[in-house]
Amino acid sequence: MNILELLKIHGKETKHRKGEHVFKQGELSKFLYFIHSGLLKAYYMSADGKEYVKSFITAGNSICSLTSAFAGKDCSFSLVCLEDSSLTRIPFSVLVEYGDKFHQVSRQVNDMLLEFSMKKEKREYQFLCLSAEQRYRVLMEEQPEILKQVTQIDIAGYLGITPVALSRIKKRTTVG
Amino acid sequence: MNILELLKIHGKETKHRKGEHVFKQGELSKFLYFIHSGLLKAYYMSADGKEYVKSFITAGNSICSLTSAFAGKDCSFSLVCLEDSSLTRIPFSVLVEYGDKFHQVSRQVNDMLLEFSMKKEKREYQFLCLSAEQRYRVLMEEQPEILKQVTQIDIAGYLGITPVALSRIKKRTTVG
DNA sequence: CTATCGCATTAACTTGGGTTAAGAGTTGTG
DNA sequence: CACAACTCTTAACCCAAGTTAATGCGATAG
Repeated sequence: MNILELLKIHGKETKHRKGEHVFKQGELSKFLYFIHSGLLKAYYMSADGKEYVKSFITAGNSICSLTSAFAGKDCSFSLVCLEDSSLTRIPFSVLVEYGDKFHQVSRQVNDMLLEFSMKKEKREYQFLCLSAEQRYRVLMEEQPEILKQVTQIDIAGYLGITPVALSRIKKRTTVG
Repeated sequence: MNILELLKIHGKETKHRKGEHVFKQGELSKFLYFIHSGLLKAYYMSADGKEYVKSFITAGNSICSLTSAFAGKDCSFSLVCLEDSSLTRIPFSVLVEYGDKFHQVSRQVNDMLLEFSMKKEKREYQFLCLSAEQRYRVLMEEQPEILKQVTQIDIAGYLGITPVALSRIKKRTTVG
């Protein structure tokens, strides 16, 4: 038994149009989502209505709200489709349950968590050690496709700055 | 078999004086460290000699360099003792090996990774959505002991600002 | 075709943080 | 004790980014 087989048995495929939410901040969502196609945005919304982009999720990747799926609390962020998208979701509890019975499932969950942890650590590093301009350069090098698919509003939200500041950075970096 | 027992068999206890490094950026360190007593600092050093504090590690917690222990690369950060400290280290490979044989070990590793992931996600949130001043307030509320034990230089390094900026924030928040 | 809406750019002004440097405690050590 | 090393604060100045607002440019709807 492995995760691929679990997905066939317990997974449910869903399709979403551009603009649709998969889940919203404040709700519960005890699923792990695998993205087959499309593009999604995970984002926080502050009390005063400002949006902060946690991550973009592309085909081949997965996402879940750990605080909801694992810790049982409300989702701290929302997940919305920036393009028409196709996903398969599986209850987190199924992974836990089968993880107890089958080594390989447990091992695969472990690997996913390790990958996830390293990704988060990398982003932490970028916020801690790099300037907004440096973060933009890294994004340009590592995920140039994202820059083409997404508005500057969302890119700015991902970098932790305003669209105005991003426009200035672009001007600086292309001219300079 | 569980991690506590594994620590008794394969763990090695070490004591370190204030100022000593447990491992340094650029080295390999394929261990997971459990802190019994003391206080440690994980930090990045940039090419131009600037220090950025990744985290403070207190008694009862654990730390490892995922990129070194799991991915086999060099450590991207250093680990140094801010106080005399006592740790137990265990090779990451032992956890992997026994994780394959014993469910409970695998489950415990899973739980540790989940805790770690949620911690990182929280820090990501703070950098993305909060100002330096707000991050300082959160630190004051959630880990007031740290503020007493650590220099402002390190606090500032943890918040992603300079000691001068931290001093200004303190003035603003105590007067205002 | 035109009106509207959302996106990107630019300007003007404000603000928070970086940089440098000086001065006032503290701590530690010979 | 005296000196050195370090920490913290404060001031002065600079720059990056936030804010607000105006403009131009598609795309889409009517």
